[in-house]
Amino acid sequence: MTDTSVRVTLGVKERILDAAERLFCDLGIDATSLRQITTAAEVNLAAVNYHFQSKDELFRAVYRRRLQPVNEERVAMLIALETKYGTKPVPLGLLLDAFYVPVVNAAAKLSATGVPMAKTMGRMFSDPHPVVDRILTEEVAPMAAKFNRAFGRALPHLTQKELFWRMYLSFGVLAHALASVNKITLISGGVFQGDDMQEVLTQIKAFARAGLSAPTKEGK
Amino acid sequence: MTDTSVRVTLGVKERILDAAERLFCDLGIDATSLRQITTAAEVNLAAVNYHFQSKDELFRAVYRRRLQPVNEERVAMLIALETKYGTKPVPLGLLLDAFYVPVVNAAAKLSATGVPMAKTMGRMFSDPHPVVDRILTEEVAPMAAKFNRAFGRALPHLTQKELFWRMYLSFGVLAHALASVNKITLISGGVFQGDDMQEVLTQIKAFARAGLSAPTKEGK
DNA sequence: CTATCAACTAAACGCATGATTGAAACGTAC
DNA sequence: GTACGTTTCAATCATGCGTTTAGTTGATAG
Repeated sequence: MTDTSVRVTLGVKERILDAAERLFCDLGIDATSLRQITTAAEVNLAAVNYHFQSKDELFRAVYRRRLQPVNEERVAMLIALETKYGTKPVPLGLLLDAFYVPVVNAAAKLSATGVPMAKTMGRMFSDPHPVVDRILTEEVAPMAAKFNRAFGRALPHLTQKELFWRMYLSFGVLAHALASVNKITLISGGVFQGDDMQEVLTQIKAFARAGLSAPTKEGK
Repeated sequence: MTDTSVRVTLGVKERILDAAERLFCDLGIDATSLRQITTAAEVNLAAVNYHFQSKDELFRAVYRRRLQPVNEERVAMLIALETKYGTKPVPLGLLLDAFYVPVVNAAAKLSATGVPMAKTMGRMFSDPHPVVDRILTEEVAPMAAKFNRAFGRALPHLTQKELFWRMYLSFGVLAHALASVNKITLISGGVFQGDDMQEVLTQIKAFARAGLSAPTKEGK
C-alpha cells in the first residue's frame, strides 16, 4: 500500500492478457508467439509461464475472460424472458436478442477503447486449434442447449434436426459477421465496412430471424 | 511412355498438394509444417521450395486448385441463368444454387475419396493468415461482385447496403456450415453431424433464401 | 533481524522451423 | 555415349519457438 499513484499501471497478468488478445485477434493463436506478447506487454518472457502455465492455458484465459460474462448475460436474459412469458413461447426476435446483443454490445464497448474482440469471438466455430474446441465444448455447448430448447418452443413445427440446424446457422451468421470484420472491405471492394456493431446487429438479426422462420419442405 | 503401370504413383507436385491440403484442413496453415507435409507425401523436404517457391505459395496453390474450378462453375451457372431469364431477374433460389451447389458438390465428391476440403473453404472468411486475404481479394471478390448484381435484380426493393449485407451473410452461412463440420458434433453433444453435404445444402439454402427475403425495416 | 513467500527476471535449454546448398540421378536429344 | 536441362536428395543454415532453471527482489509476519 502507501502508493498514491493508483492504477497507472495494470498488473502483469492483465497486461499479458491484453497484449495476447490483441495479437491473437490479428494473427491467430499459432501465428502469435510468446515473445511478441511479452514484448508488447513490456513484461518478461517467463512471466507467461509463471502466471499461466503454458501458451495454451494463456489463450484459454484470453477466451474465458471475454466469453464468460457474455454467456452469463445471455443465459440471464434468456431466463428473464422465460420467466416473463411463462408457459407461452418466447418470441423469436427476443431470443435472438438474448443471443446476439450481449456479445455485440461487449464488442462495441471494447472496440471503443481499442480492444479488438470481434474477430476472436467469431473464429470460435472455424478455428482448428484444439484450445478452441475445448472452449466450445465447455463454455458454449451448455448455453447452446438452453437456447435450443427455447428456440424449439418458439418454432414447434420444426423437426429436431431442422431446429438444431437453423439455430446453428443463426450462430454462424453472428460468427461470420464478427470474424470477417476486415474481409467485408476486401469483398465489397472497399465500399462497405463491418466494424459498426449496431449495423451488424441490425443486419444479422433481420437475416437470422427470417432464416429461422423459413418454411419447411412440407410447406408448413 | 513405355510404362505399363500407369498412374500408380502421382507426381511429386500432386502428392505435395494432397498432403498439404489434408494437413492444412485439419490443423490450419500455421500449425502445418513443411516437414509434416513432405513426410506425409513421402517426398524430400526441399521439393516444396523447388516446385513452389515458399510455404505461402504452396498454400496459395492448395487454395487455387479447389477454388478456381468451383468459381468458374459458379459464374458459368450464373451466366446461363441470366441468359435464360433475359431481362427478368433470376429467381433467388436459383441464384443460391449457382453459389452453393458447385462447392457443395465438389466437397461431397472429394470427401468420398477421402480428401477433406470443406473446412478449408469455409475458413476463408475467418482465417487471419495474409495468404487467405490475398485469395479472397483475387479469386472471390470479382465473383462476389457478379452475384451482387444478380441478387440486386432479384431483390430490387433493398438498399445497396442491405443487399450487400444479406448476400455477404449468405456467403457466411455456407462458410459456417463448411468450416465447422466437426464443431457441430461438439455443440450438439454428439447428436448431429455436419458431414452430409446434401443435408448441408438443404439446410443452408432454406435458411439463406428466407434471410435474403426478410422484410426490411420499412416493412416493404 | 530473520524467515518466508510470492513476484519477477536474465539466461539458457533443446528442439522445430522455413529455406538453401551443391551434388547426384534422371530423362531426353543429338 | 555424351552433353544438357530438369528433378531429387542429404545435409546444413540461421532463426525463432515454448519452456525451464536458478536466482534476485521486495513486501509481510513472527
